Amino acid sequence: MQYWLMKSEPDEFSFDDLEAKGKKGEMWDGVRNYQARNFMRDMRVGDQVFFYHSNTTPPGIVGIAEIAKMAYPDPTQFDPEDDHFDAKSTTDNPRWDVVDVRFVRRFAHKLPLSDLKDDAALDDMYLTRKGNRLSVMPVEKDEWEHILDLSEHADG
DNA sequence: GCCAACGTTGGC
DNA sequence: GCCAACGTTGGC
Repeated sequence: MQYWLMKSEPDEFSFDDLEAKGKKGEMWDGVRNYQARNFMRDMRVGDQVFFYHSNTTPPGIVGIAEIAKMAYPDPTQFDPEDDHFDAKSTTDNPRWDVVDVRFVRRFAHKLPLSDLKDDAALDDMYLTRKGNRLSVMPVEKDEWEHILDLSEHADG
């Protein structure tokens, strides 16, 4: 099993929205970055995911989700009406994939990005590296466990 | 609202 | 294949 972190702007799709979707979860559409897509193709059902809220005050991890369905073609890339339409993608050779993600549990408190940045044990995380803009990224097992530990002590 | 960082596009 | 221009992300 692997660990991941996925970012969402709560104005677009929040952790509350995911919880409301229940066991079936929700399709994680709209990823248009090759590196993020490649990570999604490595995801397996049951992999654990930190759910991160970006463009909020403060940004941070709000809880845990899990992969409910492996990668498959993103239907929004074929829809000319959709913001994520990609004219260069074909059904024969789709460029973009989605996975399904479902709610697992909420942290008692949001764990803010500043706490993660301040922690030397997390210096090598994708998330805390300067200039990182990936919306989907892997998390190492030791980082995962360290963050879980932090989440029990955060007061954000 | 600003801007640094980064990915993509397209002219050459 | 280089690289300038442009668009986007996302913290602050």
